Amino acid sequence: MHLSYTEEKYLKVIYQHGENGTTAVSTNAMAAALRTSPAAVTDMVQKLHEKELVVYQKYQGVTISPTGKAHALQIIRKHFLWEVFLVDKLRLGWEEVHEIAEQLEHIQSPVLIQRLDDFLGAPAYSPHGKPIPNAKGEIVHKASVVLTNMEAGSSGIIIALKDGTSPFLQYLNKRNIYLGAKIQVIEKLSFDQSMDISVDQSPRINISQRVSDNILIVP
Amino acid sequence: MHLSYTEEKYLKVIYQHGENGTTAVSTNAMAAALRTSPAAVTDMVQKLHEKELVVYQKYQGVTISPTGKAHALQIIRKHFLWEVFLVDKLRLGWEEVHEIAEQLEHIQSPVLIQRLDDFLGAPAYSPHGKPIPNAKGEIVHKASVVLTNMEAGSSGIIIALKDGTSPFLQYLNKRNIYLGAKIQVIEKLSFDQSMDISVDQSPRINISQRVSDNILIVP
DNA sequence: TTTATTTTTTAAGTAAGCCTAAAATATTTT
DNA sequence: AAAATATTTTAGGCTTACTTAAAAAATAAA
Repeated sequence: MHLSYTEEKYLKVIYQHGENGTTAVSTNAMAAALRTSPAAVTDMVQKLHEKELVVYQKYQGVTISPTGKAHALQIIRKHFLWEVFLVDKLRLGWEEVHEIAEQLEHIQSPVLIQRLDDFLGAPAYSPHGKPIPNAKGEIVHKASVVLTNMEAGSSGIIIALKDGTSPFLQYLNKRNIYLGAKIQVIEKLSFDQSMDISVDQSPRINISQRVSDNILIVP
Repeated sequence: MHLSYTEEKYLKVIYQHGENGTTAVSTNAMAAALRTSPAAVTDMVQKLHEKELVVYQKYQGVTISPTGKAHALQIIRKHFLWEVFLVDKLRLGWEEVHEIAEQLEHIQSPVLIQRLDDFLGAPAYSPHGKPIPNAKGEIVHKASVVLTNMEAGSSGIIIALKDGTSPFLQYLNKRNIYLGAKIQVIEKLSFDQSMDISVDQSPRINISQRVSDNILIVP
C-alpha cells in the first residue's frame, strides 16, 4: 500500500513517541512533534485507523499496528542510512543532518536504499549511535560502550560520538578517527587517563580522556 | 521565495520544453509531460504567472521568466548531481536513475548540494552527457566528441555513454572504464577500427569500434 | 463529589492541486 | 470564408491536509 509523505511522517512519530510501539501517544504530543494542530492529528489518526496502520480509540491516544510498524521501521531505516551517508561521506556535522534526512527518508525506491546500504558498508548504527533496522525491519541491538571504559587489548568499531560539535569533529578528522573505524586499545596510561589506540591498523596514537569519553564503541 | 514540490516540477518542464526558456510551451505539451490534465496546467500556470515565475497569456502558451529560470536551473543542477551520485557512487544503471533523481531534485538544503558537489568532484556533465549548471546557474557547455573520432595522442574525460544497458556497463566495469575517467588515445588500428587507449595512466588496452562508438569524451 | 481546567473531538471552512464537462478560442480543412 | 477540428480555458467539484472555534469528554482541584 502506498503512503503519502504526511502519512509516513505520522507513522514515524507514532512509532517513536510510543516507545517503539509499546505505549499509546496522545493527540497533543503528536501535534507538538509534528508542529500541527491537535485537530489535524485527530483527523489523520482516524484515517490511519481505517487503513489499519494504527489502533485508535477516541480520547485514548493512538498505538501503531503491526503493519504500521513495518512501514515506520522502513522509514527509520532510510532516515538512518541517509544520516550515515551525510555524516560519513559528505562530512556534514551530525547536528545538521537530521533535518535533511527528514526529507530524504521519504524518497521511494527500494533499489536505491539497497545500493545505498551497500555503498555505506551496511552500517549497523546511525551517527547518533542508534541501531539501524535491517532490510526486514529487524533491529539488532548491540550494547555500545564508552571508549574510556574499554580494556587494553580489546577492539571494536566507532558507532557514535557523544559530542558532535565542529571542533571535536575537526579534531577527529585531523587525527584520522572516523565513524565506522576499527579501534584497537593498545595501552591505557593511568597517569593522565589517556590511552594509546590504533585506528584501522595504523600506527598507535594517544588520545586524552576528554576524547575517549566522547567515543562510543561496539565490539 | 519558497516553491512547492509541484511548482518546481512545473518550472522545470517549462524551462526544458521551452528549449531552455527561448520558446513558449503549450498547455497540452505540459499536461503530457506532467501526466496531468490541461485544465490543471492552466490553473497552475496562472498562479506561476502571478508569482512572476513565468510569462503567460491566454491561448499563447507559457515562457519561463528570469526568476523562474534561476529556480529551474537549480533544480536541474540538483537533478544531475544526484544522477551522477547514483551512477558513479551507487553504481545504478543510468536508465533507472532518472526517476529517482526526479524525487531527489526537490530536497531542500543548500549545504547538502554543495557538499554533494564536492564529494562527486564537481562534475561538469550528467551521466547522459548533459552539462550540469554550476552553483550560480550558469551552463558551461563544452562540445563532446565520440571516442572513435579522436586522434591518436589526444586525451579527454568520459562524460557520457550512448549505450546505457547492463551488458555494456558490465563490459566497461570489467575493463575498468568508467564515467569521469581520463582516456588517452594511444593508437588507432585501421585494420579493424579498434583503438588502444589508456584509462587513467594504466597500461594500454584495446577496445573495438563497437565500444568506442558509445563513449563520449570532452577534451 | 462537584467544579475548574485541560485535553480531545467535532464542525465548518480554507488552500493546493487535481478532475470532468462545457464553453471559448485557435487552427486547419474544405 | 465558412465549417470542422483541435486546443485551451472556465466552471464546478473532489481530496488531502490543514486551520479556528465550539462542544464534549477526561482529568485535576477544591
